[in-house]
Amino acid sequence: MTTVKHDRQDAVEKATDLFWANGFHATSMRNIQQAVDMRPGSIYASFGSKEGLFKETLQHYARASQARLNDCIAASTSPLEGLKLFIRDSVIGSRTSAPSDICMLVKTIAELTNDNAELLSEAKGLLQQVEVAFAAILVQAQEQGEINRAKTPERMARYLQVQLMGLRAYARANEGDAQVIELIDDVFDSLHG
Amino acid sequence: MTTVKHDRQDAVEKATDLFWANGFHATSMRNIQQAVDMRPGSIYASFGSKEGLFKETLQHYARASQARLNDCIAASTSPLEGLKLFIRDSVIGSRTSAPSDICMLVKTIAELTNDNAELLSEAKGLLQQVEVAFAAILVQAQEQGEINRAKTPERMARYLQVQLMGLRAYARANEGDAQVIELIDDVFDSLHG
DNA sequence: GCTGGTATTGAACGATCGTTCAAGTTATGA
DNA sequence: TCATAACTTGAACGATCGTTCAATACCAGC
Repeated sequence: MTTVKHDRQDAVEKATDLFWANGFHATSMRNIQQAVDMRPGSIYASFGSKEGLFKETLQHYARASQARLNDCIAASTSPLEGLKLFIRDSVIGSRTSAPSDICMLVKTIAELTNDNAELLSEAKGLLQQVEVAFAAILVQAQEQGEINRAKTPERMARYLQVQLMGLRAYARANEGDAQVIELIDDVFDSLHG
Repeated sequence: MTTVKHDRQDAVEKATDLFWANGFHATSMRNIQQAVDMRPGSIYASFGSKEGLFKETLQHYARASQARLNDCIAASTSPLEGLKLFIRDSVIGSRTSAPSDICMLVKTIAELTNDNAELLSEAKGLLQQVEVAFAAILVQAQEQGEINRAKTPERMARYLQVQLMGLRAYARANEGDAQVIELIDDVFDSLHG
C-alpha cells in the first residue's frame, strides 16, 4: 500500500547515508531535503529538528550493525569465526560499499562536542551496546572452548572494540587492503593465546 | 622584541586548540578571530583562507607530537619503554589537559571528505610520518633485543598505529581510566610474545 | 459531494558563514 | 619631518545555515 505520506523508514535510511558520509555539521538540511525528496515542513513535522533526525539515524545505524553482527554469527560455524567475519566485513567491506570507512558512531563522537550533548551521549550509549553484544558472543566462545578463560569476556570485548575502532580509522587513513587483512589476522591470533 | 605585527606562532597554537577541540566545520573564523585577537583582514593576510590556517595547525600539531615522542624516548631507559610512555601519555594525558581525547589527525580524517581533498591528504601524510617514526624506534628495540625479529618493524609500527587510534577513540567513548591502562598493558605484552 | 482534519508545499525569516577591501594606523629610512 | 611601505581595522558582501508558517492539496467519513 503506497500512501501519500512519505515513507519514514526510507527517509531515515537516506539521511543516514548522508550523515555517515559527511558528518553532522557538513550535512545541511537542504542536502537532506534533496536526498529524501521532502520539503522542510514535512521533515520538521516528522523529526522535529536536525538533531532529532540525526538521533534517529544513529539509532538506525546501530540497529543495522547489530543485525549484521547477528547475520555473521549465524553464517559461521563458531562464535569466534562469526566475530572475525563481522570485523573483516566492517573494515574491508565498508571501503567500497558503505558511505564511509569509519564507523558512524565513532565518527560522531569524534566530531561532536558538548554543544550537542544529547547526540554525543546517544552515540556513546549505542557504542556500549555493541560492546555488550561482543561480550555475549565471547561468553559463547569460551563455553565452546574456542578461547581460554584467562581473561574475562568484558575485557576481551573492550579489546575487540578498540581493535575495530582502530582498524577502521586506519583503513580510512591508508589505501591498501592487504595490510589491514594482515592486522585483523594478528588480532584473532592474539585472542587464542 | 615585541612588534606590532601579530605573533604568527601564537596564533597558530591558539587556532590549533580550537580546531582540535571543535573540528574544522564547527570552528568558525569568528571563533578564531576572538581567540587569537585578530581582525579578519590580518588573519587572511597571514594565512590566506580558513583552509590555509587549518593546514598550518595540522602541521603544528604533528610537529608537537613528534617532539613529544622524542621526549618520551629520551626520558626512558629503552626504546620500547619510551613508546609505551608516549602511548600512555597520548591516551591518558589527553583526557584532561588536551583540547580533545582524540588525535587531531584522526579526528580530521574522520570529519573531512573529498570536499577538502588537500586537507584530507595532508592529514593522511602526517599520520604516515608518525608510523615511520614508530618503525625507526622499533628497529632500535629489535637491535637491543627488546623484541624479537619475527615480525618486521613496519608491520609492528602499523600495529601500534592501529592501537593508538583505537585506544584514543575508546578513551573518548568511555570515561574510566583504569580499563584503558589495562588495555595499554595488553598491547605491549603482545609485542614481546 | 461536501466537510474537517491531516500532510505537504515553498517562500521567507533572522542568524551566521567565509571572505573582501577601502580607510586608518603604525613603523621605517632619508 | 615627512613620504612610503607594511600592517591592521571593522563594516559590509553575498551565500548559506536551520527553521517557521500561511497557503495549498489531499483523503476519509458522512
